[in-house]
Amino acid sequence: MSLAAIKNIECGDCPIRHRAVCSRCDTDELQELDAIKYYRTYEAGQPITWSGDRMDFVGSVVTGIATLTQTMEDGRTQMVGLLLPSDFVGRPGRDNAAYNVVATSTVVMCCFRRKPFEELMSRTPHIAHRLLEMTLDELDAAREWMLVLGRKTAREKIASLLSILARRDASLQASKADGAIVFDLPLTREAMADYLGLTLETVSRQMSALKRDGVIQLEGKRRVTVPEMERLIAEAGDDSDGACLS
Amino acid sequence: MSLAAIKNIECGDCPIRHRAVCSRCDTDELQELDAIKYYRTYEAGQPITWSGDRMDFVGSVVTGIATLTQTMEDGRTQMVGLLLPSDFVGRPGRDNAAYNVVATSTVVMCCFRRKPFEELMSRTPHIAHRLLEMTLDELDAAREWMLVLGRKTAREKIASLLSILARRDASLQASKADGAIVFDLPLTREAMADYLGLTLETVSRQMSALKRDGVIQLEGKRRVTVPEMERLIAEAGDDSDGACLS
DNA sequence: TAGTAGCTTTGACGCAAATCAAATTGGGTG
DNA sequence: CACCCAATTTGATTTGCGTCAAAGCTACTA
Repeated sequence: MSLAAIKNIECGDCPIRHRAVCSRCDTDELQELDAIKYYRTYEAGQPITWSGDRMDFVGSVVTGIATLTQTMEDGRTQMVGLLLPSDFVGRPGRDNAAYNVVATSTVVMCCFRRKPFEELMSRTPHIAHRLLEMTLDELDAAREWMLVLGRKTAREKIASLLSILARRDASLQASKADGAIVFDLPLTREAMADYLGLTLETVSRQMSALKRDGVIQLEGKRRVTVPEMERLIAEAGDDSDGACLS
Repeated sequence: MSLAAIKNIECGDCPIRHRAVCSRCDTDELQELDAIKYYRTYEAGQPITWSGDRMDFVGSVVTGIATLTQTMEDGRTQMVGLLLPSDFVGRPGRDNAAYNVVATSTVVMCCFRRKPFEELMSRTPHIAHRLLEMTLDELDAAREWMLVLGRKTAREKIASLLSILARRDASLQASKADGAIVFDLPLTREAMADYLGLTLETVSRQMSALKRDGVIQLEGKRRVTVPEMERLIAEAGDDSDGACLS
């Protein structure tokens, strides 16, 4: 897939438009953005940024999935974000990456050189506004997730994650026959465990339990069918209506 | 304490200046802010906002401490933020509160009516910029906390919380003789438990254990002395250098 | 001064999830 | 096709934290 194709299929002239950062930019501003942007592809498993390293770009995911993780010295790791197409990476004004960002599938990033981006942002109020909205959404998602990490049981944690992934796929692909939702897990059991603050064995056991109880069906390891979304949401502990993660 | 006193002592002409949201505002803009702001006092235990309720202001804490919590239907609650003086409350563009915000001590808030504030913000780029920075800081704090909730042991959780509180007090009050830091816990054992994803009994037990092991000293229930900050940080699991919470 | 109520501590016990260990599956490769 | 390796599942055992229960502090009130 050529970058031109990506541009046309995924992004229009400005990939960041995924979440409309520059949907209100005028032609001049778009040209400025184009002048400082470039595409980069990362293979599955490859790091995009490493915590502490210098980071001279910001950008957004065009295709693929990446994870945001924090680690302790002894190796314990906690995922703190799941980056899907259109999600923003990097922090304007910050020189060094604060997290490990790793591609879990082949990822195409649309990057902007950081300094010129910051400068453009300071001249272009609606970019800052949009970035503020996106950041507030991420903050809500992070806080929602704190409830999952701090107070839910293993089964509820799994159901919460599946519920979020199912909801996302349902809205994206509308791949539902009657009321059932089918989607592919974008994460290994270990990555799920890192997200949920569990061990991979516990994740596996709870997946088996949900399958045994008919809440989900599994074809192979990755393809999940949710016959009744309501049932899954109930298993998740039914906190409000489940904010999206990001 | 009169509001005039608060203005002079705590805020200058614009209380939000605590975190310099409008430090770059010109005189006209400050006057506009003054025109839409008001002070309000909440007693300990009193709710400031309730999740789902309409919220027609944003604002910042001037004095006192408030907590941000999420709850499940069965009553399980998770604290997702601790609001200290200068912290911002509310989300521009959102009609209904997403969290329960409760005063844990007497709290004075400086509020701005939401609609005019949003309108002012859209005309005043540096307010949006500052708000973006503050939100990014909160997001970092939330993600740091996800590691605590997901991967740390009870003892490490307590040490992490104490370490953050001690660090904050150390920078605020410089109340250290030689290397020791002394501060008052602003939270009950139950509130600590809600923050850490533990029960209050476990919090109590771990506090006792840290005391027994000489990591901390306690006078009464609330006053804590940390003889060696390094030791406490080591107990916390020593992830990087401990980001601030907010 | 005694009484009460909220917060805190401590103890005994049980359970959910971690740990340790092995077996099974399945996709990719020579 | 047979092999290999990584991912996953399943089982046995341990353990950290939750649950239930009771008692101790401290501050406030009558």
